[in-house]
Formats: sequence, C-alpha cells, structure tokens
Amino acid sequence: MANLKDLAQHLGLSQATVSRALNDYPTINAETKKKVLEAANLLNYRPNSSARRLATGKAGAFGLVLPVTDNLLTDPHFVDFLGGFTEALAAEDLDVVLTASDNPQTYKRYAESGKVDGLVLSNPKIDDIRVQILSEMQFPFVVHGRTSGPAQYAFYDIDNHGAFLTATRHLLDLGHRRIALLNGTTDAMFARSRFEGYRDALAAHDIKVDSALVFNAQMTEEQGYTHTRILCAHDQRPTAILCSSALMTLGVSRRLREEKLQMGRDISVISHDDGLSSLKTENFSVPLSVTRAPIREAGTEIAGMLISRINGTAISDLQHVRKAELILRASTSTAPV
Amino acid sequence: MANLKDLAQHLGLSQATVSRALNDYPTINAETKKKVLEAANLLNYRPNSSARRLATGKAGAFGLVLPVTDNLLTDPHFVDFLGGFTEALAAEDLDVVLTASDNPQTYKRYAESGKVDGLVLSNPKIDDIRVQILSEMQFPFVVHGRTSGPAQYAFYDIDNHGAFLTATRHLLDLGHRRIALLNGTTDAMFARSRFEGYRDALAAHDIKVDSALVFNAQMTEEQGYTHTRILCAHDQRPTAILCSSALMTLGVSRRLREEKLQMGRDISVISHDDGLSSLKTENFSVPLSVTRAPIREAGTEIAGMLISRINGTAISDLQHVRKAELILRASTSTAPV
DNA sequence: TTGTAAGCGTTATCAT
DNA sequence: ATGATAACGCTTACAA
Repeated sequence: MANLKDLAQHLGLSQATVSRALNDYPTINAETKKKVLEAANLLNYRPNSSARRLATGKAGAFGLVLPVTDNLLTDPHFVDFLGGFTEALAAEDLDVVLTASDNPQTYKRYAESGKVDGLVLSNPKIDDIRVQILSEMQFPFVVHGRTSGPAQYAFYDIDNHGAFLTATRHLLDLGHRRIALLNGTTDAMFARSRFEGYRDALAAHDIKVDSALVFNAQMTEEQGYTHTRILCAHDQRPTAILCSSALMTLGVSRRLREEKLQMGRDISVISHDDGLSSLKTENFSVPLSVTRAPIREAGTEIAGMLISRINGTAISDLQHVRKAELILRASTSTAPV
Repeated sequence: MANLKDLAQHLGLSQATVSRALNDYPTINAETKKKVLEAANLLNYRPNSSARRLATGKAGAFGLVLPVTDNLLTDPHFVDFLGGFTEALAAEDLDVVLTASDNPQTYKRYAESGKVDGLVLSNPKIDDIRVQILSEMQFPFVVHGRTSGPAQYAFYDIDNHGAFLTATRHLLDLGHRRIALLNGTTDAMFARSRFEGYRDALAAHDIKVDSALVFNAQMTEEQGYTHTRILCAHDQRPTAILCSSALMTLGVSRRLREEKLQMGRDISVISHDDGLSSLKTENFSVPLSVTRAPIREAGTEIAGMLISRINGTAISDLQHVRKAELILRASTSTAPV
C-alpha cells in the first residue's frame, strides 16, 4: 500500500505539498491539487490514521465506556442511543471507540491514552465520580443525563421531572388517587428526577407518597411483571401505574392480563417511551399513553455537542434539556368510582 | 502529562530501557523494572496509543461496521452481540471501533486506514461482496454467520439449518401439517438456511412448501403481528408457526391474542431464541418453545477468533458452527384434530 | 543489561 | 505555491 512518500516520489513533489493538497490547504495550486488527487486514487493511497493522529494530536474518535454492571450492554435503550450517535459521527468521518469496564479510573486512563478526543458519559449516577474525574482533567465530555446539584459540565438530558409531573398530574385530573410508580434503580439520577416529578404532582393535591406504591428496579420485562404482581396483591391496589420504561411496561402488561385487568379500563398506565424502534408503544395490545422522548435523538445531539465542545464551545452553551411530550392513547382513562 | 522521554529523564535511563521495562521484556533487570514501574505510577505516565500504534503497526482494536440500512443499529440482537464482543476484548485490553456505513467500500478503506487490526462482518448476505473484498486484501476478519457456498473464510455461525429442521420435525411429529414460517428477509443467509431446514423436514413427510405460509420480513414486533394477521385470515389457517426471532414472536403473540387463539392449545409456536437478556422467551404469557443459541456467545467467541486469526491461526481452524438446542415449553402441543 | 539511533507516516514550521 | 526539515511519542535493531 502506498504511503505519502511513495505518492510524493511518484509525483515528483514534496511530501509537504502532497499532504497539503490532500488536506485542502488554501495555498495550493489547483492544477497540482488535481494531479495529486488523481495519483492518490491511482496508487490507492490511504492515509495512515495512527501517523496522522500522532502528528495532529487528534484521535478522530469519541469514546463510550460501557459500564458492564449496569447491564448497559444488554439494554435495548443503549443500542438506540448508539445508533444515533454513531451515525451522526460517521457523517463527520469520526469513529466511535467502545470499551467495557466498571472502573471509574478507566475513564481517566482512556482519556489520557489519546485514543479518543472526547467521551460520552452514560447512565450518570446521582453523585457521579466520573464527572469529577473528567472535569478535573479538563477532558472534553458530554453527559447523557445529569447528576444532582448544579451542572458545571456539558450535558443532554430530557426533562424527567417535568415529564413525570405532567403524567402524574394527568392521572390526578382523571380522578386517580392511588398511583404507583415503577422506576429505575435508586442510584440513577433520572429515576430520582422522575420520582420528584411524581411526588410534586401528588403534593399539589395534598397526597403523600405511599412507599408501598413506589418501586425501584432494573427496567426489564421481568421486573415489570414482578412488581405489578405485588401491586395487584395489595388490599387497595392502585388504579394507575406510572412506568419508567416501555420494556418494563411489557411486563406490567403481561401481569395485568393474568390479573384479568384491562389496561385503560380497569387500570390506567402511562409509560415512559424512549422511542425504541424495536418496541413501539403504539403497538401494545392496548396502545400506551406515554411520555415520549426518543433516545436516539440524544445520540445524535450528543455527537454534535461533543464536536462543538472540542471546537471550543463553552460548557454553558452545551447544556440541553429536552421536553418529553405526553401522548395519550388507550391505556389511560378516568379512575373507576 | 508525562511521556516516555520525561520518564526516562526522571529516572536517568534511556527511553529504550524504560520502554522495555514497561513492556515486560525478558532482558530487563528486576530492580530497574521495579523503579520504572514506580516512577511511571508517580508521574502518571500513560503511553500514547497513536505513537505506539505507529511504531508497532498494530492498532489494538477491532472494528465493526454498522450497516445502517439493515437496522442493525436498532436491532436488539446487535446489542447482545456487542456486549459479548466488547467484554471479551476489554479483557485483553483491546478496543472496539464502530463505524456506520452502507458502502461495502467502507470496509476496504477502513481496513487500510490502520485503525483496526481486524473486522467483524455482521449480517452476511447470501452472496456477500464484503467477504470477497476483505479476502482479496488478506485482511483478518471473522464473519458472524455464513454466505452461501463453501466458506474460505473464518466464521462463527449457528446451525440454522439443523435448528429449523429439528423444530419443523418436532411439529410434524406432533401431527401438524400446515406449518407457517415467519422468517428474516430473503437476502440474509441465515434466513435461507432456516428455510431450507424447514423445507427439508417437510419434504421428509412428502409435504411441499406452501408459499402462502412462508413470509420473509424484518424481524420486528410489527411484522410478526401483521403476518400473523394475514396467516389467520387464511381459509385454512396454519396449526403451527415457526418464527425466526423472539421479537417478532412478540407480535405473533399479540395478534393471536386478538384472534382469541391460545398459543400451545389452538396453535403451536416455536420461536428462535437468541438469548436476548432483555426479552426472555420463558417469560412470554405462554412460555415459548424455542430453538436456542445465545447471540452474546457469538460475540465472545468471535472476539477470541479474531485474536487467534491475527496471531496466525489458519482459517480452516476458525470455522465454528454452534448447534442450537430445541427447548420445549408451553407454546407447542399436538395438532388439533 | 542498557544505550544509541533509526524508523513508523503524518503534519507543521520556516524558508524560499 | 512549494520544499526541507523538524516534530509527534513510541518501538526495535544494532551496539556496547
């Protein structure tokens, strides 16, 4: 395979000129440029990316660390995010580098290795040490989500609080008073925000949170099933369920069927909908009422934000909160009297 | 951040010695090595991977091109594969580089860029030009699946033919004669193999394939639903359905419920089960009978194969076919009389 | 066992 | 507009 040197020799030009021609430098002769491009094509020249990286100090790639323990590697939400992210970067000729690890220090090593120009931080915990580590290093990163407290970092998040506030309020307006919440694990910031939205809506109606109606768990089908079974075994079962993920709602739905409870008639359900292409909430047996914010969009947006960040955009200009829409379908109705 | 030079100066040693100490060369003094390691730790030294790559000619990463058109980016099968793959490589300190593209030529450019030491080829078509391109380049790659004809390349595949032969045979043994097949798209090799297994089992009972009972489609919930509706609208609806994916079977299940047909009583269903952690076939309302082969395992195996390949293992020693197991649960029973 | 020095294939600086 | 030449940070003969 031809390298720069070969190409330069073949053309009778210096490597510098060839390099310039290839990289669209302004001061290059149009004629020369044309010849170089032709020769490059002819000799099947491909720039060696390691050499280029070494010379420029840029990696041309962004990184993603997959926290193994979080089951991110098996989470359908993740693949949708990754799709948006990778596609957006491919358009700019940037790669995505994946690494699996549980260790927060991996982020540090990773950032320092020069393998990537920036990182995405997925699944932020309420108080996430990774944010601190990367901030101190001054390494470019964008958080998908937020941690608690004021954010001194770039992030893209959805309005979890607002989404669940609105959803809960809607159920209250329909007359529901015993509303259950099936949420993500307690360490996840998004789960806390959603809980607070839920709590605040109830508080406005002078209803206290009943801890027997709130569950935190992995958002799997199984967990949805299990907790719905528990909920239905209550003396006074809830008349409505809020659920943090469509996958989990699949399990809710399965259990309700077994309980002979019809969604949208006997019991109302609002699910959060990440817009997963493999699991559409409008296709549930009873089409779901949802709070919707496509996670794929987050991937696309964060790709752009990361690029902006390394190009010098200030952190304060890279803090996006996306509203979720409440979409009402057949799974909600007025509370039974 | 400290580099080799700094470290060497700090220690009063040559860069060469430091490099050797860091890379476990045999000829290094134990004492020296210890000092180097300590200093490296103290100065927070991280080798620059671009430089190392340039010097060694190895990328320390394997690549995966995501064919956008195939919806691989939204396919839950993919995330499970990726999980196994990335985790296995992380254990060897290797990265995964992702790129999105539809163009077969991307593979060539990618391979030649030096960004990766090897590639995984996902979703092989019946006659896949990518296999040819990479073979001609003599670039290390492993196919997840197979193409038609004799395989001159490294691959890991499951025994699709055998799985569907066995499944179909089992349904025939239960007395079923009108058996439908909901399969992947016709361009996918795995879909052809499964079809042939199905066809061969039927042939052994002198049954010809009824084209009205065979569908090829994207393996989504929606498609499962739609085609089951069509199947049930037949004058003589099938008494059994074979389905190529659990996700699709979700749609089958939804439609059967609407048709008031109970799985395992009114109609038998066998699904293929890729062992997706987010969608367990034992958790369906009616636990599914399946042909099972975890796709995550493929990720793990292929990671190992790729490593072997670049270490010189012959292609002929890197051609693995994994049997799928037939697991019988509640969704199958004898044909109604 | 360690040091010297020549690459690896680019880009970037400084001349011309 | 182009050419020399020095980085970039590491590995690896070859010497010592």
